[in-house]
Amino acid sequence: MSLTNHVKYIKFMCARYSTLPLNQILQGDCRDILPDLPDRSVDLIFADPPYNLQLQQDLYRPDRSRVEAVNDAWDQFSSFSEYDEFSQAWLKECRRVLKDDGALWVIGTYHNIFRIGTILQDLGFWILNDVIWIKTNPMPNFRGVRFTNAHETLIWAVKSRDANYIFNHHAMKALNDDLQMRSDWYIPICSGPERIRINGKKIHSTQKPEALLYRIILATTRPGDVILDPFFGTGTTGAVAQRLGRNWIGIEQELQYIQAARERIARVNPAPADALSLPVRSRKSRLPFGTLVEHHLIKPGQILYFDRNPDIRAMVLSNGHLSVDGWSGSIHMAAEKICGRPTNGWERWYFLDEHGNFQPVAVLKQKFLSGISKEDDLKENL
Amino acid sequence: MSLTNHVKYIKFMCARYSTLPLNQILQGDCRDILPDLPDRSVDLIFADPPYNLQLQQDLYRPDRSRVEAVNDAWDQFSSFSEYDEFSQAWLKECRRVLKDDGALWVIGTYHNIFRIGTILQDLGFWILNDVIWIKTNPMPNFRGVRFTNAHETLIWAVKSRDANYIFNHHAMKALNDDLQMRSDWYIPICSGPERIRINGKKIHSTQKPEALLYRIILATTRPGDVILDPFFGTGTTGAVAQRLGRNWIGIEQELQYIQAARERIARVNPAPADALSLPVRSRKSRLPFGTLVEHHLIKPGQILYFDRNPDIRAMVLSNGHLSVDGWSGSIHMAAEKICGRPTNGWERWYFLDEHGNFQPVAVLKQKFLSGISKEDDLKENL
DNA sequence: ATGCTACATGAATCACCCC
DNA sequence: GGGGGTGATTCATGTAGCA
Repeated sequence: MSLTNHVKYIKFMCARYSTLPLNQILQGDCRDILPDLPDRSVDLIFADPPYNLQLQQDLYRPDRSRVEAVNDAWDQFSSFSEYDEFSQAWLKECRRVLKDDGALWVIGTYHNIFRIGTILQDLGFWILNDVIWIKTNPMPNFRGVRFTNAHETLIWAVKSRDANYIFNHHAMKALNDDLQMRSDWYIPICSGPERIRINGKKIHSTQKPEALLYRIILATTRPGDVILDPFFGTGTTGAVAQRLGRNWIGIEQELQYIQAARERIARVNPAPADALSLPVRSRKSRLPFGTLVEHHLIKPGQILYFDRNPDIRAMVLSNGHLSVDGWSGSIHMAAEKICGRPTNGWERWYFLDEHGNFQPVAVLKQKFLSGISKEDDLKENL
Repeated sequence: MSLTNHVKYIKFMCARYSTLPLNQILQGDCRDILPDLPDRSVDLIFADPPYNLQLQQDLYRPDRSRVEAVNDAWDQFSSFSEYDEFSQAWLKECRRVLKDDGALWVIGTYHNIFRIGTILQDLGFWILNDVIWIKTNPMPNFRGVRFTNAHETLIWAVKSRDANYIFNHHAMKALNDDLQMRSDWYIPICSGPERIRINGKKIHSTQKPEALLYRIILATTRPGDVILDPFFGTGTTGAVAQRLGRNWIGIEQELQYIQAARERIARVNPAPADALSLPVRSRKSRLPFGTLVEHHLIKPGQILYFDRNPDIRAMVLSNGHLSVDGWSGSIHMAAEKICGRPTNGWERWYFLDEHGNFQPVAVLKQKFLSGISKEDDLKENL
């Protein structure tokens, strides 16, 4: 299919059927291509826009070799206001294309990230974190006139303050040896076999490491989600999305990058599904306290003690409420009434077991839930 | 001298003789006080302005204790544009007061730093570095809904691109074990005896650590220079300046902070300071197992064998946990589950290499750590 | 003195479903 | 759309108390 026909096909599919050109690279300036994508259609956007580096002259190392600079045509802007206009244009379209609960990541350096952050806030985006990619092996400052610029900044934002965004907290915690993941990420720059080269010469001046995208995608998407990258380059986003069982859409101007990206992604094998479906803590395992009463795990009239304190008592009513000094309500409300703020009643109310030991009522919930799963097992085995 | 007379004296000295009120705290809003200082008169400005945090509700730790919020009157702004106006006002005056070869540091978080950076650039400042203060002991994200906000951002800027600014490269290199100082700084938050308290209660909600100012002042001033802090607070800038033999000028509104700062600075001996006496931590070298998964050294879905036993298997999940018979957890927990006591998972779990031989996963860790320190990476890549 | 445990706390934009 | 009910969630460090 010719390029022109390809573009026509994409536009046709999107406009007519509101379907998305999944797992494809669309050629062109993202300011021209984004308008063809439907409203509220993608789950995540990762953007690595031009940094507006404003390098003035060649830079030489102490051994007098020349540093290959980022002076591609796509990184030339004549002024801040021109850069701002450009940024507003693509960010506005990203906002339209993003689902209301979707999220946006943008990466940059001090040359451009302050302008990006300000524009994001002015467009109504709500910043969740700024994350620092700390390079374990940055290029030193050869002339010794500044601090080694050893990091880049990522902004993670959603469309509004009340967006119900995805954050796979437990996956992040697991990835970090069971400690909460922080806003400082230690990742080497892209080099070695991962760096795409032709005849030993790197074809993209700012190729991002796959490890960076791995963490972003694992943290803020689910398998099957659609990830859009409006500055696709050599397709790091697509390669990692493919590996993690996510769908992707890339937008890129340069044919050379597109070809390299297509070859690269074609070589990626997705991970097996059972390695991707992570044990997500279910939010829907809610069990009303009254169910325990119905199933005789706790009896109407039984006495519960707050925080193992034998003097703070409540009586279980037949409807599953607790009665405290004439007042009655749920285990949570009763606990809140005593400690003065919202709290989890399952962990605050204790009963005396057959040995005379205090046990939180949560153990009864556990007992009940495991009993149910045994029943299910029984049914399945029949 | 009464307060009014004191202000009159300052204005008189500045206006008439162009002398500076050195080593003094001027009381008032810096937007009112700065205009009294002469043009091009100070060498360095350090500013820790309000962050515009916009906290909405109380926050509780999992142990149900309440987090003391930053809800001081000085951090209340009704909108971004009001915050921008405020920032433009004081930054514009700072630009006027700063010598042409002087420098400016501003600290902030994602709530405000993008706006500050944009305004700086729009006023003509030239950014030299953004520096990341990485907190070794930040407050966690108690609800597990974002990444731990473990850093703050500093911007180091000069008045124009051709300013002949101070950077004590060799002092910085010496301070960093003879390695070039990078843009990521590892410094604990201000606590313990350094934190100023009255009756055990901190008097300023956002007191900065002296180690941070120590590095800034050592890097970008000379002895005898004049350092201005328009948001002086409890005087960290003054205390460190005094210790390092620099002159300082503080501007602060709150009388309580001023009094604490005066007492604090009076206790400082301007002795030759010992850099190593400051609690500056080096970067951690801990490597989570998940990092190897992120870097594709081990793949989701891959099978590991316990103690080379082909019958005791685990599958690597995409989050870096191991899955064993439906259970999942870290390599260490998985190993403990099997052998019954705490153990080092790195040495107990084996994979099959390309020759079909068992190799402990520790060899991958070694491979990763040696790979990122390769010299050619340093030289070849931006 | 030393070691151990318990407790306090820090610039934090900190939930979500269902009626 | 608002309000009430249910329940998920933390790390490093300094200090106090006690054996």
